[in-house]
Amino acid sequence: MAKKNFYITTPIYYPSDKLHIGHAYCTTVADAIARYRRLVGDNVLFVTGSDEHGQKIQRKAEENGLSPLEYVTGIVENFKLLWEKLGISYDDFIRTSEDRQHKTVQYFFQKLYDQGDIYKSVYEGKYCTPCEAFWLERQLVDGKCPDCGRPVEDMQEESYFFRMSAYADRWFKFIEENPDFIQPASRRNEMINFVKQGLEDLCVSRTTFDWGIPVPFDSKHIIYVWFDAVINYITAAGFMDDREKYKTFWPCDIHLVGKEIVRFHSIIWPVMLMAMGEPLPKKVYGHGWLIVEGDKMSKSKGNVVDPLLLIEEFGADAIRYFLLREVTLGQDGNFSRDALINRINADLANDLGNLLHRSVSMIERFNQGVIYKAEELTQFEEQLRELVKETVATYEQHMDNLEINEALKAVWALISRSNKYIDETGPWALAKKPGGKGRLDTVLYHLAEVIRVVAVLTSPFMPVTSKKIFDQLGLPNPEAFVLSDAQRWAVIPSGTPIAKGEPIFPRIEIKEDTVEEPVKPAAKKPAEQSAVEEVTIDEFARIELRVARVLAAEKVEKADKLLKLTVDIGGAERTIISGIALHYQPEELVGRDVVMIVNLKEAKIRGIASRGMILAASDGEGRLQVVEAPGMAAGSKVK
RNA sequence: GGCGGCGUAGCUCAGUUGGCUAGAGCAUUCGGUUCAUACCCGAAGUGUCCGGGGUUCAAAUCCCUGCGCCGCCA
Repeated sequence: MAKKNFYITTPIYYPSDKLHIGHAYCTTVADAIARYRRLVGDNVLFVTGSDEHGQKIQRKAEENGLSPLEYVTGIVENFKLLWEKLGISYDDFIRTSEDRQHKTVQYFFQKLYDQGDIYKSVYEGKYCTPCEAFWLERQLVDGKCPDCGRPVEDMQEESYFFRMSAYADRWFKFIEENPDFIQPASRRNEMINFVKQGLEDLCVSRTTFDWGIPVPFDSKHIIYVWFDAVINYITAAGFMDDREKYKTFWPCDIHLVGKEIVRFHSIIWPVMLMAMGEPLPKKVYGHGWLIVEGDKMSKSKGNVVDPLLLIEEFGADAIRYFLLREVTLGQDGNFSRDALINRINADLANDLGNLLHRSVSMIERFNQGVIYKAEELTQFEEQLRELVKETVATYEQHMDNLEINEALKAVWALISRSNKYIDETGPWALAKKPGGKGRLDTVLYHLAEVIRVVAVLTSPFMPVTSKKIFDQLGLPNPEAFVLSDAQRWAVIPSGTPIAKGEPIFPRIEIKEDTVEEPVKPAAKKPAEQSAVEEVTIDEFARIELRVARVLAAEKVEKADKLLKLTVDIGGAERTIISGIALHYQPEELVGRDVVMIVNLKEAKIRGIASRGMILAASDGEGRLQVVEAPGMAAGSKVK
């Protein structure tokens, strides 16, 4: 049978900042799907990348004294590092700054211009000079810039426009003929609703910055973000430079995207392709967001979770498992440290890890470390084998429907059944029983086989773990895991020596309250801020926060981290000790208006009475910044 | 404001076209087991299915309404 070709993409991420757990989630899902398709035997192209152009990047690069490309390259290296640590098996990493992308975008632009789908006109809007940003009337807040709140002025800019309006009917027709194009269905309905209000032409060029792809025939115009970004998907498929590859992989099977960009992928991008006469992707899947401790993740809330730290602490496979098992694709999912540890302990350590460990232990102890094939069957073996068959079938069905967490559920039901099987058959009793050898071998063989099947099935989700399992079972690691191995039974040759190892997932012991560090109140890593108890507004009100002006600051002798501050809290002076000396020189604090807890119980630090504590934000990676309220009168209440 | 969705056990959620005694996992309690990572197996639960009306022999499920939360509206 000819191999099926399968092309899946993640969004290309914007390298203005570090990637957070949400990006890791999306890419992990894509990776799991890509690995599953390879497991099934498909010929897979899995592409991720970076969306490097735009004004924001240009400005950040300038701030750092770098060229945009230099600036962005450093960040992209970090992207790749994260993907490596997370075990992402991408086939291609496309950067929009690459030549192949420039060529493709300009080709698109030129062709659409030549056929009249792109035209030059005037973009009218409100312009915020400090932000260098255009806004539409309806985006303004009280008539002012929604970003900075400053006044805006009328502005006109010559721009190129893409004639989207001409394609609404064709888009509807396409959606009707391809009801599964946008998933989940709720997103589809939103998009239909959106287009029903009519499609406007889209502004696709800007003249306010130059870090980007120029309009081929009008170089003072830069092709604007979405237009130049989405084209990456077709560039990476070889549209310009490898027609053979293009024919193989385009149209794309799945664009996996966050729900916030479904519109660009399910309306603008298909319409662009229609205009170009190219085939449309088969599916746009909008996944949900990760909610952190009940809150949307955002920089301003300071609850951004760094996936690299998590990987270091728990291992990539555990993180991958959590994301894939806990979250239903298409819905928002909850991320919390407690839930993560709970999953690791319950599912990975207790169920799977312990199943493997107790099985190889018994093979070692009762059978001198050798797996023997035997067939003294009872109803228990029959039931177990029956469930194996069912599990592989349900697994396939769920994976084909992108119900990854359901597929995992099915595998874990099998793991559970296997633990029960041990109880039912009692190998330790068989080992003592005269004449029990045949039964014992049978049971241990069935255990080894089930675990082998489990390792194959979980390989798209936990590739490193699958290999570890094979190692411990004494099986050679295959070049690539294949699903047909899970569909076959009795693969392990009789006489296979196992190689028992350490438990593959150690239990995570939850530490009781970490020791208080009065000097470094804000030094907890964001990832450790889980399990925070809720407080009422009244409880919060007991903490009196005030603006304090720093009058004097000096280092505390024989202490690297401590500063002694004298502050004015509105008519009264206080002396406090603060553990911020590594981050601030004493003199740069003087005159600042900081936020302070004034009713903190007095503490003696290095012999000095400290009455109060100033607030500081820290990210667990060594950065720290005191919380300020510049210009507020000393003593102002903060709440 | 317009359109759409959601509200089920302490927690996270499943409940297909109305037909159960309303379920699963985790957490909790109790019992068993000793191969195993205080693990595994078994048992026990607990529910105004958001509130109030209505349709029906029958409503978590359909209709109306109130409350709360969420999404989309370039």
